[in-house]
Amino acid sequence: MFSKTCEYAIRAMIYIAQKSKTGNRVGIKEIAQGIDSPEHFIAKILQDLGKKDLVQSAKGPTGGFYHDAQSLEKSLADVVRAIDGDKIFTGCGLGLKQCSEDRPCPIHNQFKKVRGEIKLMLENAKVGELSEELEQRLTFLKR
Amino acid sequence: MFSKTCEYAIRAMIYIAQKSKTGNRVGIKEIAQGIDSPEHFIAKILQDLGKKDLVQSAKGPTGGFYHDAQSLEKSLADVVRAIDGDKIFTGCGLGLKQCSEDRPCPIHNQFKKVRGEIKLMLENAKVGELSEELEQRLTFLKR
DNA sequence: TAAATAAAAGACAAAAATATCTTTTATTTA
DNA sequence: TAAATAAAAGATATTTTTGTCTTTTATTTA
Ligand code: FES
Ligand code: FES
Repeated sequence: MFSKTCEYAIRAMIYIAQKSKTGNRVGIKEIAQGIDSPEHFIAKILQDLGKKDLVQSAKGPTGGFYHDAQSLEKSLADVVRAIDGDKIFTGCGLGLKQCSEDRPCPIHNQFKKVRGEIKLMLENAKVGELSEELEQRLTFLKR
Repeated sequence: MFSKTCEYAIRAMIYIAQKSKTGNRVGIKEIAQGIDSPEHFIAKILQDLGKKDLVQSAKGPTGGFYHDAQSLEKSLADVVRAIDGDKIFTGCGLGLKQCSEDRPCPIHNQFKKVRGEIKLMLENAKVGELSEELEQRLTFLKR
């Protein structure tokens, strides 16, 4: 569904959200450990998300990653779009160069429907909210 | 959503179905042309599908690929499972090693739902049926 | 101001996915 | 039976994704 990069990105975003609710910044090592991802890999991803202003960071001692109010309001759709682009939201399920009503592929109608539901699901899932269920240990970011 | 390999596989299956309804076998070149895929790549894929008995083939002049009655009854779910495995049907949306009710990821419930709909969509889509809409030029396999 | 800390940046490596090219095998037909 | 045809098989190449390692830059604190 999503690229590995995107999966790590989402998990990291929610992890950081949980930690930064209590005003804490969180280092790359702890994040990697907390979401079970390669350390340097998630570091790159967070750099990228940082440039796109989906996460905040500070260098030096006491530094680390955190979320401001705006970032906490971001949806998973925002994260997915930033990493994987919008192929999943608008692309053809059978890989035709363009999804189109005029020249639909054999599963266009059905696919369009689930594609829309995925979009809705991701748009309604806010990073900040998801981190609350995490805090309550109702959900988890690694197995 | 699906790998390129899987997209080509599905498109080829439907293309072959259409052609083999009229008793024709169809060569790899025509298939590649008809679904806009690399010739040698789709050849490999079809070899694979052949071994798994999702498509039939014959060598030599008048040879080519075709579908028997059983293959026409195959669903896209069968094709996807043969190529991409069942990750899409049972895997965790955020890439946790296992999807589980006991230790769900933050989008488990919502994801589970759409995952189920994808499964249903693919199980209800039979290769033979899809090829009929193709025949009527209501749907297309390339842009 | 020097040392320690932590992210940013850049270079490199491995693995997987995608794509191409060549040779072999089976089958048909002239 | 020889030539032609078409898939099967095998080898190789390219690109993308994923992962690792090293150096640099910014910041804090002693
Ligand atoms: S054309 Fe394939 S999903 Fe719309
Ligand atoms: S645990 Fe992630 S989808 Fe079920």
